[in-house]
Amino acid sequence: MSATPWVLHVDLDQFIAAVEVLRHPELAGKQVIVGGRGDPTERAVVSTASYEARELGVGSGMPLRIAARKAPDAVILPVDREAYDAVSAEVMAELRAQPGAVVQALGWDEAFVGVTTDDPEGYARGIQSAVLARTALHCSVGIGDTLVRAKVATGFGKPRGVFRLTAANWLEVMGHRPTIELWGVGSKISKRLATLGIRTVVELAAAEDAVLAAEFGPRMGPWYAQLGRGEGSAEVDDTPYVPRGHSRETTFQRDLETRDEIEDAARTLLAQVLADVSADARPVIGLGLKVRYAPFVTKTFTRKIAETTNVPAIMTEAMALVAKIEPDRPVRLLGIRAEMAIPEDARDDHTPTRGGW
DNA sequence: TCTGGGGTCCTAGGACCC
DNA sequence: TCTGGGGTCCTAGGACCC
Repeated sequence: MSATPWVLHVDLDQFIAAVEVLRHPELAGKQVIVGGRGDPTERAVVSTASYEARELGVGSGMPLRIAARKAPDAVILPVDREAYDAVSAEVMAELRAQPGAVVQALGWDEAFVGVTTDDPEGYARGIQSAVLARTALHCSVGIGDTLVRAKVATGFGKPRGVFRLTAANWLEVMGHRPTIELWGVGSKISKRLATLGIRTVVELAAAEDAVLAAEFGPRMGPWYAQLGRGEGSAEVDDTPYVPRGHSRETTFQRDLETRDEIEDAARTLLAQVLADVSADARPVIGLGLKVRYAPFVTKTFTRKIAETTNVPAIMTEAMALVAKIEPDRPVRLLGIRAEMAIPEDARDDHTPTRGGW
């Protein structure tokens, strides 16, 4: 038996809720909801609900006030990013300490691990016990011969399990399932695929590139066919993450009505964004503004600017975007984004990605 | 009492140039 | 008169992920 390269995908089980239970052991087994500032009368959504709360129909993304109505006895906690950051760093450090591991973090609670071994299941079990010993958290591990297969495999391992998905069993396991179960296919794309008569993974796998390209464009079309086959990159990339930009957005508890209020809010957001940008020590090359007028109309404006680190200059450009906001229309959400110059050697090419890899 | 906040990349269409 | 063809850049918006 010779050693083979494998992609492992490690996913912490119920990460946010699990961290909160570690800090508050008395919450174990109770209905726990984490979201916003922990105040169900505010405009906010659920980040995570414990299994006990999920049984009452509470799920992530749900408005907090509706969640509180469904689970009136639940403990509602505020989101504590710093706490999750700290635990996440411990998890990632433990993964990097595994023998031969190449680690690519995908967020707080997920990572790809590349490793060459003749026993990927044994290696995966080793990861699980090492993470548990260091952080008292459980995780599931997907094993694959591509990134996509490893990522999808994890779902079959949850909770606390290991599952292997390769070219040998991909269609057997995934072929009959709806396309929305693929990583990178959401509700909109799955519906558009259905109008082409493509409803299952095996149908997508057999679809012609030309048909998909006509519907989704020259890059996304063929990429979806690849997804259907579970194919694509098998390379775990551990080069340091270089952010393309920083943004801040806020939903106001009371809609903003006046020009002054809106401009003040924009200046505050921009100052926060520029603090993040300056921490990266890179110039700004573009700005974006997102505005949601009550209740559901969202507009975006973007503006390319001459590369600069000059704060007053950036402020002037940002205010030119703010001027596009329609007057006399209540503003419920405001977001500001700064695009940063990317170092030449950090510029990657192609492989459409969806938030992370 | 309707909808967080932080990201990534792709596409279409218009402006502009030769 | 009537309106080519190719290319790049920019903006607005869409879709998805954690």
